[in-house]
Amino acid sequence: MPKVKAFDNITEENIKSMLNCFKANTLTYKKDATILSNVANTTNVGIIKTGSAEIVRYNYNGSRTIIEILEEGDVFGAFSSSNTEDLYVISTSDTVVVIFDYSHLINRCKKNCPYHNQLIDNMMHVLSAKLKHNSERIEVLTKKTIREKLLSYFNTLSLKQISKNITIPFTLTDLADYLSIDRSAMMREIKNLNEEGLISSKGKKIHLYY
Amino acid sequence: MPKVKAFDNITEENIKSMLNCFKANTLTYKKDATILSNVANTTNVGIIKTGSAEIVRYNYNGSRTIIEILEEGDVFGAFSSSNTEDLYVISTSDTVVVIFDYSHLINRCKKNCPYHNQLIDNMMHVLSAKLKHNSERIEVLTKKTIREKLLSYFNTLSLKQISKNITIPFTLTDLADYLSIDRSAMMREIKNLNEEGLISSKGKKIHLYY
DNA sequence: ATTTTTTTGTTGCAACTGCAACTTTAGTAT
DNA sequence: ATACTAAAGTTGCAGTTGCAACAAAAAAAT
Repeated sequence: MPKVKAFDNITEENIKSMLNCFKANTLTYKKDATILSNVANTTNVGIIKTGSAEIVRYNYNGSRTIIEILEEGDVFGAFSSSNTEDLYVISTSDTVVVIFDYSHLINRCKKNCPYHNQLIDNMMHVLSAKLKHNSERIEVLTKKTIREKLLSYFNTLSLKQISKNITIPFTLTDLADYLSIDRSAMMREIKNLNEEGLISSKGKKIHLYY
Repeated sequence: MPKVKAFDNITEENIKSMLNCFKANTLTYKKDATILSNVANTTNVGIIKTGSAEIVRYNYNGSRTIIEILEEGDVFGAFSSSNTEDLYVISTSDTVVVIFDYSHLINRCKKNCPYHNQLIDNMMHVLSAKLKHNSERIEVLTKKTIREKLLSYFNTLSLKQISKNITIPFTLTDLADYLSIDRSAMMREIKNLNEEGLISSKGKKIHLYY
């Protein structure tokens, strides 16, 4: 399945007309800005037009957990976040997002815009891709040990990057927050994996021998 | 958002005609049967018509992890599972499922059946609900300690059951598999929570004091 | 009603992990 | 080029967790 984005196969003109119909706002954020807070209670849907962001939880002890990573074309907000916890959407680069109320998406408008069908088809693809991604995430998170989490994550990356030589797509500090493990304990385990010859790594560059 | 199921607002007759068009099979399984294996590589989409099931991973050491719980109207397979690991869909009660290839869903058929639109709308809702559920799951799994996982899970249940008196919807053994923690360690922590007065529980019945 | 199987509840112990507190290296900014 | 800041890399230690091996209770099967 090729990666489908929310606005694929819809002309710029139709996108404009649709966003107008949706009363959507296009907003620009600098790196490290808060795009959305209190995600749990929002009825807003956001789409990343350009840039990237992450959904994070700030833990009471000052640490943070990366709940999800958002890239171009990804959807966030009412449509896909749980209602239980207070999460934030933070830009990780300069980012342009489109935000509108989710009701516009699920209630086909009276004018019955033809491109609305296309949007919903796209949205189904986007949500489906997101689900796959979340499933992968759950698979990794359900691994019991740090070692298993790392090997499982590396393996997923290896499949995506189609190589035994992989590059972690963010800092190792972020990786620990993403796998929800202590950074120093993670570094220790990476060291062990190197010493035992399962991988050979330097920083974010890792070669898998398994 | 009310819970929408795949076939909502489509007449029995149209469902039949659509399933015919999709070359779908309706299959019946007894409790504990394998509905689908090698989920990672399937192009099949399944919908639970009646009954329930779970997506599980059997770990090399003989233990298992519950990746996802499926109920009536839920969708599984190509549309929502990761491609990285070998998972199984196992019925947890007598279950009827409809299975067809995912291509039928994403390519609107030539006849342009009116109910196909409705199905896709429904599907978007189902996927969205699934995403929310997965997000909740990720939130719980990213908690670092058993205590936090339990309290977070209980809290989610409390919101769903709209009460401080909650009932775990499956066995405690399954709960441990679902939270991906050791059962005996979980029991120990439940005991601690009781002794410290945060909860008062007997088996699956739990009262929350927090 | 009795047997069999599953689930719940416990505990000791070894291994793993988180935390704290650093040093070193790499990357940015002035 | 230099100063500053963020990330990577280390280590000791205490607390948490997984594992193994049970006993007791509950549920299911005959």
